[in-house]
Amino acid sequence: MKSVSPKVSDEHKEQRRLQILEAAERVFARKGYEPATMKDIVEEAAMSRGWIYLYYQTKEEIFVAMMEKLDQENAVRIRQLGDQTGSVWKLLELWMEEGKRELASLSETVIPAFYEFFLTGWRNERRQELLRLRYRRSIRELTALLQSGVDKGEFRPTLETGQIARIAASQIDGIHMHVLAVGAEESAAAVQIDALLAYLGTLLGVSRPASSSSH
Amino acid sequence: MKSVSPKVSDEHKEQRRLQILEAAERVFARKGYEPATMKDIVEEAAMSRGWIYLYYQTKEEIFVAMMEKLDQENAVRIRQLGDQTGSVWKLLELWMEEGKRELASLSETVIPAFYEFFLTGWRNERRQELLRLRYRRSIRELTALLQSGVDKGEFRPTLETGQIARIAASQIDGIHMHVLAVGAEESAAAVQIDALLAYLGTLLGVSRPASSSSH
DNA sequence: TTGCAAAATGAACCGCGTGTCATTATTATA
DNA sequence: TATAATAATGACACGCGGTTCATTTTGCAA
Repeated sequence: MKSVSPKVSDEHKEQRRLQILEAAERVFARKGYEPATMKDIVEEAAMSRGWIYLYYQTKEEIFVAMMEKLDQENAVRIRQLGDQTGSVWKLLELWMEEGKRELASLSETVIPAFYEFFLTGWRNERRQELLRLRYRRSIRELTALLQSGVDKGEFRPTLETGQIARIAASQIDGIHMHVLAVGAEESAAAVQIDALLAYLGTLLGVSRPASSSSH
Repeated sequence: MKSVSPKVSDEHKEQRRLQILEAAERVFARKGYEPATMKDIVEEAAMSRGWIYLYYQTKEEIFVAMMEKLDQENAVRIRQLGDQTGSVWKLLELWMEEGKRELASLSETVIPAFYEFFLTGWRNERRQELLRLRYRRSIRELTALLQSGVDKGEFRPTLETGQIARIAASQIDGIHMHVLAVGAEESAAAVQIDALLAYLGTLLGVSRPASSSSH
């Protein structure tokens, strides 16, 4: 007794999930994590109240799924950026430039919701585990990138590459926080990123003078 | 027709407020901002449900009052620290050392609640104003401190002191965030603070070699 | 001791978000 | 066209935190 009627069940199911995650991204970007409700997401996705529970049980589940999706997309983008240049230092310059460009619209992305999600949830067992995983992955990837520069002879670091990665990561998160707090202008975020790049140049001991980032 | 009965109204009123704020500090340190409820605070303060509204209307009001109280206490402590030494650089060293010592217990203080309060509330008009005021004040004070070192001839900065203050502030907030995320060990927070001190030494162009912070 | 106003209480109400479930709509097959 | 399984709906009940307010308790003065 196979189904007597259903025409869609396989690809459509995935389609639905995508629909939910895309709606969720818009909602979380607009309202942040805590203030967003299942109702908001349901309405944004043009679904009905109960239907969404067939796919995701809680807001948290949706958020985590959305994060994974965005992480994958991000990984692709980073790899493309890496393909544009053979020099690790040049890649860092490009990355920082991109970071500066994104500052202005930071508050309209899901990034604030990310910070909110973890900062309000670090007492929660599940989230702490997730947070630790994400931290380790990002530090591992950044360390690997820096180390590849060392191996290629581009850098002569004065500090372990893992430490340098940690410093860069915390500085960037701090700058982001201050941008959210008072805006990119008042926090002088662009200047801070330029300073960070110069600082990284020192810590890494870049062999050749950094190409000026004028463009 | 003066009161026919009240024996306490003036100092006791202030006493009550203190009682509430101290209870609130314990609650916010234990649970963070959002998860804490008026009920928690009322119970911690050994008051009854409705009574607290005679003093504070909302949780937010209590939190802000508590912040102001802690800020005042903090200002006193910083001034004391400044009195211990005539050198601005030495003061920075002491401050960083103190910061390192506080890392271990960071998650048991109200500091996480501070971050939470602002990170979840930066879309709110009132909080944004408060946040901007606090940001400006802290940057102003730190800039003034650094500038006093310049004026005394201790420093020959390569960057505006205001910029250096902003960099230090965002780096410290970033380190704090990562400590809350994965702990002081995994984020190598102590090493990061040492590196920040050295970085500040470079940016400020300290005239004499920094005294090693061994003690 | 009595009266009265202020202090203090906590039951009850309100608004809101969540999650369920009885009901309705859709669609492919017989 | 009939029918049955599945897709989809949205009204409703529940829990929770915030807030109010009628009531009780307290303590001083008359």
